[in-house]
Amino acid sequence: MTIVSGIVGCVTDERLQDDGYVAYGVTVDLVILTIRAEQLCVLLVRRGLAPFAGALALPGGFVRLDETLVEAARRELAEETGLLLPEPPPQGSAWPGVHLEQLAAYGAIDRDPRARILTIAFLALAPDLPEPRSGTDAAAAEFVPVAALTGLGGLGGLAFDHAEILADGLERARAKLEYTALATAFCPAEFTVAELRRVYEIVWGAPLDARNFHRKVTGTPGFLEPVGHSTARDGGRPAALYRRGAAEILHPAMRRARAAGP
Amino acid sequence: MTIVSGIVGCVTDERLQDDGYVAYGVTVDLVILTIRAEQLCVLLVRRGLAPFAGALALPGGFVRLDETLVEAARRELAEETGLLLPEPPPQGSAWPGVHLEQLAAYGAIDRDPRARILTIAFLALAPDLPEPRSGTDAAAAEFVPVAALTGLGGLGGLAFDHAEILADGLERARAKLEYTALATAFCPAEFTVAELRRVYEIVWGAPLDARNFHRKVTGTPGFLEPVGHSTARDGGRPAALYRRGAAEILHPAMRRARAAGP
DNA sequence: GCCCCTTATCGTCATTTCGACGAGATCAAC
DNA sequence: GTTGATCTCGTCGAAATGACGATAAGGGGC
Repeated sequence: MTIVSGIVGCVTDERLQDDGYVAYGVTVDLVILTIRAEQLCVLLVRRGLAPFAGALALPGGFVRLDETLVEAARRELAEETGLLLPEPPPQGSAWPGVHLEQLAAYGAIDRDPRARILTIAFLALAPDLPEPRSGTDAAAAEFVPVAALTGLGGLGGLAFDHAEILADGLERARAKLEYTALATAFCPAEFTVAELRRVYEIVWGAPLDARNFHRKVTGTPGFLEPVGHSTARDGGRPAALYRRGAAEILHPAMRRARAAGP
Repeated sequence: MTIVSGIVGCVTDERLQDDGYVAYGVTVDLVILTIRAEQLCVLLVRRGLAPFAGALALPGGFVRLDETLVEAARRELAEETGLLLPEPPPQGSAWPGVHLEQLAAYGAIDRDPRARILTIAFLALAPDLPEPRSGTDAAAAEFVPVAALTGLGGLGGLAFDHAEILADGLERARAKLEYTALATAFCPAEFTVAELRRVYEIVWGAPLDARNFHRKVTGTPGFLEPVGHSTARDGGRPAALYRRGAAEILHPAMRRARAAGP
């Protein structure tokens, strides 16, 4: 049992000893979702260092002593995607265009073979981003279609417990589309109703009726704000452009298709 | 900058130095809610040690190296309430009668004046429990009506950032009553529809129509399973007894009164 | 210009759910 | 038996949903 010499932890209060204080490493890991080429994609890095060298993993890194968890997540997001987010708003979850929220903490004993390391996972939703630039500790970062991972029967092949984290992040995103206006985080500043509907269809993996969807989103006050007009991006009749409204939650909720309907 | 001598952390991999590894203290804190005497109550301890000696705080403690986060939360729950929970089921969130789930991680830099300490908060919902026994590090533990705390304008007076954690836990509990069958966690094994309705009314702080509530819960398949009959616990016509059903989520959701309805 | 194809938007209609409430059922207490 | 409480079943209109028809408004080929 040795303490690594480069440790930076600062513990000056001897009373901590009495409480059973032990030291942990703490990281943040990010589930960064976006939609590219009609597919839900997650940003993954190929690890250059052991453990799991060569395997795909969620981007992340250690939390510094002078930053909070959200700040660490924001820094990692910037490092991996080049996205420079403005100062965090009071509630820490509503940047224009990009959504960032805490997902959960993961603390299985052997989740990292090196030491007892805890990770706080964050979920980020973003519109189509420029090609990610290689981060410092990541050999390469790329957006991978989620379908290409789940096809192998349960997200196998990811480093650490990142398969579980990714599964939780996907479920959180899918669930939140139901009762929040979060789907707009996948869209650019101005978008059409059809583009928003494609977001739902891609994330949920099920088709939605265009007429009922249009009625729902335009009929919910505060969800969408009309702007001007759009060129026919898809060849048909031009569609009205909207900007995301002030509403954060949807009442009543949008409903995805039930598994076994009565 | 000194390292506390009693540290137990085990870090043997020198590669960690290159990644910016720093050591944190990690605790779990519990928001344990129950209903006593028609009031929503939270278990609080009065701290005997500095910092915040004498102040009220959520029960919690450091996570040991040989236990996961959920196990630490389960141990603290047992220490503070005397509740001995059976082995955790696969999903870790459905003990008979008691509900335990992770709430969030809190990592503000100065949340603990002694050192950089991270806490993972858990939310526990339980039926009326026996008087809590004094834990090891807690001078005294007692159930405090939530209304008595919020009356002072925002949960003031709790140690650390426990006011924020408690507020998040309350909001989580209130929200989850809407779309899950979680309210039964506040009830004993067998209960009447009216007792379940009282749970909703107490947690949400608003009255519900008894007829519509009855139609809703008995009409949702899998929510309740009938048993036999009950004595009139409340003086009126005897009510049928139910046991919690297999359904975990409610579709459509129960709805609490909106703030400003259209 | 004109037909055809594509997509957007509006409307219709039966079904389900919700909120508000009436009314009978069944106990204890007096 | 009457009163008073609570449980439980029903009714009715408003709102939301799901399925789908119908029209509006562009582009492309000829």
